[in-house]
This record gives sequence, structure tokens and C-alpha cells, in this order.
Amino acid sequence: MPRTPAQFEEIREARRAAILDAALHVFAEKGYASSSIAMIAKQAGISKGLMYNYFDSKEGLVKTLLTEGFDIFVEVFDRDKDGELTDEEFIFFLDQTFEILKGNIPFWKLYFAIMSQADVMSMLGEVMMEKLSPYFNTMQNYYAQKGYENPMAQMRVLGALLDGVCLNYVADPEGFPLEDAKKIIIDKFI
Amino acid sequence: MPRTPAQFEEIREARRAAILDAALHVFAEKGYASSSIAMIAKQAGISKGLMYNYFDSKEGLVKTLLTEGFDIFVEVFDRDKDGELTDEEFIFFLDQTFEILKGNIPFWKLYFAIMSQADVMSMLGEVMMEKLSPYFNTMQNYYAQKGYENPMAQMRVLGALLDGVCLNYVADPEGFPLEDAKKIIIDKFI
Amino acid sequence: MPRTPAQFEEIREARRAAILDAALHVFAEKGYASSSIAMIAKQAGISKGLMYNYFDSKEGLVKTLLTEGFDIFVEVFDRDKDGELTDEEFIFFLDQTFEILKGNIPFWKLYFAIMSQADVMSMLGEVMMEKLSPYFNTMQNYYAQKGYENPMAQMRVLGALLDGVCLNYVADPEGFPLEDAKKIIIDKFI
Amino acid sequence: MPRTPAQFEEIREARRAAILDAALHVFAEKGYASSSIAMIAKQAGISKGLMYNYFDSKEGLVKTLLTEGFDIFVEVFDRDKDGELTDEEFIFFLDQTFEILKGNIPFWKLYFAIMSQADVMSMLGEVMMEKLSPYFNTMQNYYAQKGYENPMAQMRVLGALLDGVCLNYVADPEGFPLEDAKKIIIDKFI
DNA sequence: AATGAATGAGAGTTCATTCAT
DNA sequence: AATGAATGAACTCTCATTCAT
Repeated sequence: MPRTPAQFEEIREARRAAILDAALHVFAEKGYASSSIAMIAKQAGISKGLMYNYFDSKEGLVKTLLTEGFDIFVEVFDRDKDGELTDEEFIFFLDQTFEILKGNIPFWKLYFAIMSQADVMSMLGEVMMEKLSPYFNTMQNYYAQKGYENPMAQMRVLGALLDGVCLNYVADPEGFPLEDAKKIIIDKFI
Repeated sequence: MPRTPAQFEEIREARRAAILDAALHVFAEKGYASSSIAMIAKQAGISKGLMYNYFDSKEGLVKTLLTEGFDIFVEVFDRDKDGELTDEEFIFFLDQTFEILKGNIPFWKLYFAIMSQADVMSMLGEVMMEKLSPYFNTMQNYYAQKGYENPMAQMRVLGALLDGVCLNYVADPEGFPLEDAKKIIIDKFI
Repeated sequence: MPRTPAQFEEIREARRAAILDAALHVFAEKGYASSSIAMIAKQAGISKGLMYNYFDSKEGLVKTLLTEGFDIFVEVFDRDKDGELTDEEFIFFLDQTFEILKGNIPFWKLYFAIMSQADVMSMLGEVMMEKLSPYFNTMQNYYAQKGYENPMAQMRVLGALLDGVCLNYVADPEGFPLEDAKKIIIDKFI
Repeated sequence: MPRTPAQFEEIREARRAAILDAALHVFAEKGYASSSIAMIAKQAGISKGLMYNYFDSKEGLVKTLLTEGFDIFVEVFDRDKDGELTDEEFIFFLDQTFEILKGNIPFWKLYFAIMSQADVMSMLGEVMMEKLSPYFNTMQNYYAQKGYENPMAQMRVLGALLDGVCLNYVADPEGFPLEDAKKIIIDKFI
């Protein structure tokens, strides 16, 4: 009995996910430029040729990884998008951020690797900013409603700190004291 | 009649500086792996071949950039290396850090590009850690002598914050409120 | 529908042989260091890149040529490896040597080109010695059992003579009187 | 007081010899293609540029080495060029050959390295043959006057043997039993 | 006469991408 | 849908040769 169209779709979807997963890990391990399509295909258990049946190019692959990666991130914070934050919610907010970080180290490795390459960034910068701005708005609102003098700057500093923690953590997950850092941040930035 | 040794030395020094400058900007812009010797040579206005009269390899080039870049950084902080810090000195310390940051944007772009590439890091990790550890020690000492519970974590968080500020600033020097950030950091981390 | 594994295997085997054949002739003609992958690829009618789908490196290519070339040589003499030789067998032995020589001129050209290049020799010396030593042992045994005073020296002289004949023959296959030489050698060295 | 033209000439001559000597040793060590002008200049203690004041090109250098090297060889045997040889003279002849071999290992290394490269040979082959033919004629005459059936073949076999001994000796001067070989050759080929 | 900075062609090698099957 | 052989451009690096001084 031949496969139904739905079955085909299912197989395709699973394979697509496998390729993205393989690509994420290879990119995170070796960096974007130093990763080859051959490595990714091998890791995904398929041929190089078939890769191009699923993704247009190496660049398309990394763009998909980044945009879909951020979508997951955004989903989690979606409910708080426009709301006001209590202190408990803000703590929860930070907690969530750290949980996502811990669960997606390869993604954040890739994120920082790509971030530092102006040419790739120029294509992704807008997309990312659009997705992340609700998150930043939430932070800024928090400081605004607490009556801080310069809530934008407060938000940028906190954002920078989270970037920095993220960068240090993915560079050395064993060595960086993530839990201690969380306490200190909550202590200072609430 | 040949040039005098002094003349040759002069030529070499000027060329060397031009190559390093070109390399710094290209690496900062594209990342290490995505930069080619051809790009750097073109930027420096010389032939590919001449590069190798001045530097052994692409790797040697980036190592030189980073070690000499950090040397400038280290020089400034040298006098405080082992001493204890008063609050004023700590503020001065942060001030200096920000001044250096403002004056060397391409260098710090390169620094982050390197930081996020595991393969390059593996060859540079030691060099960098050696140069930076006195700086981190100074910070840790500061928190230790102020009686903080976990000075190492305090230091790591401050380090992460400075990384993050640096990262955000070099990504968008006009948009990031560096002066405001400095005030907030001094306020919170002293 | 993809080619079957058997079809791929067929293609690979044919290409591999074509590359080895091209490489043998180019190396034999120009020597190892002066032969370029571009020349070999051109001779084989393929792109430079494809070479590396079949062989790891230029060095790998020449190693393969030499080991597989010697294997043919070794195969012929395998049965006599450890045995004692009668005069008839010794004559047969020389006969075989000359036949192999006549049928593989480019290989022996390569062999001498390699022999005279210290840097290549250093990577091949072991492989070659391992393959050739049974052959030399056979000769030495022959002289030992005939009661010669210094069988090792006899063997070395005979080996040198065969090298020299080989060298002269490959340099000028038409001009060198191979058959006459064989008679003289059998006459003097039996 | 300025140097006299004769003094200039003397300096030039000494320098020329130093360059040739340096080149011979570098070529013998690394092979022709793998030796660089930079290495040779360094070994000779002069600049690359000055090399080209003495020799047109790398190829010119090796041609000079080979032709002048053979001249030395030829000189020694000059007196016997056309004469008839007694057995004692023939032994002396072989003796001389071995002495020259022992005293000029780098030259013979270079000779064999170049011999195996058809393209270089094509330029040198004629020159060399012209210089060596008296030597071969002497050998052939020796066998002719002793009444051998095929003196040309005898000569070619002896020539091949001397080639082979030379090749084996320069490849491994410590290991090859040159003195034993000489005795065996005299024993068999007189 | 002498230097070594500088070039440019070409070396070995890698790899994203295409394509016949 | 699927393969991996094949290409070609670009990579890092080397070096004989030239040339301003």
C-alpha cells in the first residue's frame, strides 16, 4: 500500500527537524564558517544532495535555525508581552530566561557566533529585533512603572547583563556559576 | 647601494602596522573564519604574498592582534594588578575600561568574534586568560575585601555585565547609552 | 532514483584507476615534487577537486602508487619468500625481475624519482623496505647457501646492478640491451 | 685605496664558488624542486638579490652545477681517453671512480635526482653524454681488446652496475658496503 | 655590488552546490 | 525522493624573480 500524502508530510517534517538539529549541533561545535554541509548531512544521516531538497543553501539553513530558535524563545514570553510586571512576575521572567538558556546551549552558541559577523547579522538583525522587542519592552515597562529615572538605560543594562551571562555560560557551562549569578542579578536588578 | 638597515626597519614597521590594522578591521567585520588573507591584503593595499613576509600564517596574524591588543589593555591596569582597591579606585577602574572600549571598537568586535568560535578559542584561550586574569583578580579582591559572601560570583557577574555592555556597544555604538550604563553599573556594583 | 551502490562502486573503481594511471605517468615524467595535482587531474581528465574525493593528498596518492606497485612485484615472488633457491630458480627469479621491469616502465621511473628525493624517501622508506626485504633476503640466502664469503655484500652488489640496469633501461628502453644484459648477469652472478 | 680589477675578480670568483657549494648541498639535501633560492642564499651567506647577479635563474644554477661537476670527473680520466687499458689500469680506473664517488656524495645525489626528471634531463642529457662517452669508450675498448663477444653490452652492464652502486651508496653512505662491493666488482668484471 | 621588500603565478586543498541517474 | 560523483571558485600558503634604493 503506498504511503498517504499525510504520511509523506510526516516523514518530511521529521527529516527536516533532524537536519535542523544536526545543523545546530555542528554549527555550535565548529562555528558557522568552519562547518561543512558534508558534516551536517552525515550527522543527520542523509546525503548531501538531499539536504538541498530541504534547504536552499547553507545560509538558508542558518537563517531558519535562528528565526525558528527565536520563535521558541518568544512563545514562552508571549503572554506577558504587553502587561505590567509585579516583582514576582519579574523574577519568574528572569527564571524563565535562565531555564531557556540552560536548555538551549547550542542555539545560543550559534547566536553569538553569528551575532559577531556583520554580514550575516545585517540580514537577521531586523528579524531578530522585531521578535525580541516585546521582551525588551516588558523589561523597560517594569522599570518605568517602578519609577526609575531612565528605564530605557536600566533595560539596556539588564539586557547587556543577560547577554553577558549567556555568553559566559555557553563558553564554559561547567565553570560559570549560573545559579549564583541568578541570585545576584535578582538581588541587584529588582 | 642597498637601503640601510634602519630604512628597512622603518619600512617593515610601517607595513606591519598597516597589515595589523587591515586585519583587525576585516576580522572584526567578518569574523575569523570568514575573513580571507586576500581580503586583508586588499584592505592593506598589498599582495597576498607579502602578508607572509610579515606574519607566518593567518593564525599568527590573529594571535598577534589579540596579544598586542590585550597588552594595551593590560598596561593601563598594571599598577593595580595586585593591590587592594578603594571605591574611588574601583570607579576609576571602570572608567578606564569604558574609555578603552570606546577607543578600540574594532578590537572588541574581534574579541567577541573570537570568543564565540570554539575552534579559534582553543588556540587562544590560554593566551587570553593569562592576560586577563590579573584584571579579574583585581575585581574579585575588591569584593572579597568588602566582605561579600561570594566574591567569585560577584566578579563573574560584573565580568559578564562588562562583556555584555561591550557586546551591545560595539554592535551599535550610536544607540547604546554607554554613559548612562556606566552610572547604573557604578551605582549597583560598588 | 539514485544509482545503486554497485553502480557507484563501478564508477569509483574506474576513476580511481584512471587517476592512479595518470599520476603514475606524471610522477614518472616530472618527479614527485615537480608534479602538480593540476597536471595529474588534467591528465586524468577530471577536476582538481575530484582528486580529493579519491585520495587524501598528493602524498597519499604517491604512497598508494608505490605500495600497490610493489604489491604486484611482491606477489610474483611470494612463493619463494623464505625458501632456498636452486640455480634454476635463481635464473627464473632474474627472468621474472626483467619481465616485470619491461611491463612497468613508468612505475620504475617513479621508483627512481622517489629514491633520489630524500624528503619523499623519508615518508616512504619504511613501506618500501618492508615490501622489498623478502626479495633481498632471498638473494642473500642464495649466496649464503652457495658458501660465498660475504653474502650480504654479494646481495647488495647484485641489488645495485639490478637497480642500475633498471635505471638505464627506463631512461632509454630502446637503446639499452636488456636481453644481452640478462645473459651477462646470469653468467657472472650465478 | 680602491680594489684593483684583479681583486674584484678574485672576490667574484670566491663568491661564485660559495654559491655553487651552498646550492649543491641544499639541492642534495632537499631535492631540486624542494630547495628554495632563499635557502641557498642563506646558506651562502648572501642576499637573494645578489644570487641573480651571479646566476640567471635557479635552473641556471643547477645546470652549472651539473656541467662543472662532470668536468671535474672528466678531468681525472682525461689521460686515458683513447688509450688501451691493461688490467692494472682498469683496476686503477675503477678505484678512481670509487674515490670520486666517495668525495662527492652531494654531487651524485643531485645527479640522480635530476636524472629522474625528464624535462631537466632533456636539456642536460646531450651535454652529459658528450662528456661521459670517452669514459664509456674506455670501458668498451677494454672489453673489446680482451676479446669479449659483446663489448658494448659488457660496458653497459658495468656502467649500470656503477650507476647502481652509486645510487645505493649516496642513498645510504653508512650502510652500503662500498669497499666489499669494489672487490666483488673487480673480481667479476675484470 | 648589494639588500630584502614586493609581486604574481601557482602550489595543495576544501567545499557549497549541481546533476545524472 | 535520494544518491554521491563531479565541478569550480576560493582558500591558505610558497617562491622564483624583480626592483627601488
